[in-house]
Amino acid sequence: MNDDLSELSSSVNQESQRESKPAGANTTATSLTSQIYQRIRDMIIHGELPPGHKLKIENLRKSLGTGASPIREALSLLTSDHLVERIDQRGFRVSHINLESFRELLKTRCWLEQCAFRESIEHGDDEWEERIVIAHHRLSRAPRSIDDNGFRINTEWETRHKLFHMALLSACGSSIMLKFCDQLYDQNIRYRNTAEPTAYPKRNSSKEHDQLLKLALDRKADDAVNALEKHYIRTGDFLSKQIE
Amino acid sequence: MNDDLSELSSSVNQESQRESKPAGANTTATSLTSQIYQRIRDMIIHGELPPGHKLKIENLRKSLGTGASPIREALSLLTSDHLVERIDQRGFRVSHINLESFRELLKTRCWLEQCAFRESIEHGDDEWEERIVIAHHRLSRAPRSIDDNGFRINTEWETRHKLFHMALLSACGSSIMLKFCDQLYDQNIRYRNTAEPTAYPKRNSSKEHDQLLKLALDRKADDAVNALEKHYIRTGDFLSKQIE
DNA sequence: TATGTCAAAAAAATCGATTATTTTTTAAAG
DNA sequence: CTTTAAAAAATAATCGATTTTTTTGACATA
Repeated sequence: MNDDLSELSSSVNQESQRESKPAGANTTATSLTSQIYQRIRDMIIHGELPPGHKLKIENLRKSLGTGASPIREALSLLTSDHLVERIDQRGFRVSHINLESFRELLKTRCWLEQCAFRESIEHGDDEWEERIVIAHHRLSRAPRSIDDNGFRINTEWETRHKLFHMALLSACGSSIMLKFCDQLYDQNIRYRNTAEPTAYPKRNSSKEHDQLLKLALDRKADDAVNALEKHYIRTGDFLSKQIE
Repeated sequence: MNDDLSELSSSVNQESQRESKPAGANTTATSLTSQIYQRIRDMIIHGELPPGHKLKIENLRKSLGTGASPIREALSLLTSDHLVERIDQRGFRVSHINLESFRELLKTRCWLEQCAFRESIEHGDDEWEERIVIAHHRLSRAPRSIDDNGFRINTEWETRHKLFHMALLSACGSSIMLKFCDQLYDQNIRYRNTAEPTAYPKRNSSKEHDQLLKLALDRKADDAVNALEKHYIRTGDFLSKQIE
């Protein structure tokens, strides 16, 4: 019963002390709240805190070694990302997931990203082209799994994959839109990590990435947008099966 | 210097006591945090708290008669709606506005609402048709101004106007999308209320609403979506001039 | 005038304890 | 047995005070 973050050894406090040591470097002074926010966020996205998990203030307080206020604040902040649900008078829990809302998420992502991608292709300048080229290159250099036998996702690949996709959209001309896409991307990752983190499609997604880059550079908006949709539908179908 | 919510007479605490009196009715038990959230939210949207205004915990504490925790929590929650900005170690303030981000907002709204409207028109069922008919009717019955001479916006009209627009989108099949549109709508209202709350276009927007309804019912997706865009661009141009 | 330093004041962040609400348990009644 | 009621335990929400960090302003230096 006394689980929660019990798996974590180090308290946030210790970390903050460690961070404030190297006086010279401009260590971005972060509040306790922000550290906790980041920490819980990662754990939810990586599936360490499963959907529906009750986030009890008292447990968190103990495992993180802090007072209640920064925890409540961090959880309130996490609400924005739809990673945490808050119900008046009965606290916080990790957002639930289900097949239907996954489908909805996928659909919405397609709509928004198609729109943003098209805008980017139509308005993107030289800088944008260079951004997507370099993002693609970096992605291509990271192995997808850190384990050659079984599948164990490489965090670095995850990061670069997201950066590549966001780069494709980055010239859409609306930071609001980008923020939405970013949010939806992270929610999607959570589904992926929650479902079945070991089994993974052998499908060669890098081919698809190559194609996306090419179509974007050639300014073939319609084709590019279609390719993007297919890219998502395919991974989506795979995940749908996993979820239920 | 000691401004903030000083204009408000009643403390939130008193209100909560009043609410908990009528034992029988299922008075939705709201936490202090939620009440404060709602209150500050309204004040920001209605332009009573101007963009950029510093939200000092101590001042809010005094004017609302509560402790610091629920206030910080409410402000953290408001962050989700992009109505409040939070900077580590230096507190909260009402989000800034400027012409550029207004344009961005308008553009993004058009994208999302056009998409959602089209989906609604293509997939909406009988229930949806009835929803938009009734929402339109209600809107048509509310006067836009409560003052016949000068212009003073009628809150009821505001509410119904939003309900009508959201109803048009309500069959799009994605609650995420609806949430985004809702958020963007409120942000837009804030611009409207901030800019120049008295002067207002004599343009007869009710004609445009009639047309939107008709096109939606006739399932003329392309025309409807175009009409919606024009509807927004027009009000947008007007506001742009006001803002700067 | 511009720039830098330091101490005082203000404000933000956090803590530990208290209060209110919900959930669980226990026990009595049907 | 199941349902209901009251008591106990657990948890959420809130408060008031303390600690940290940032901001301000007076004074000194170039």
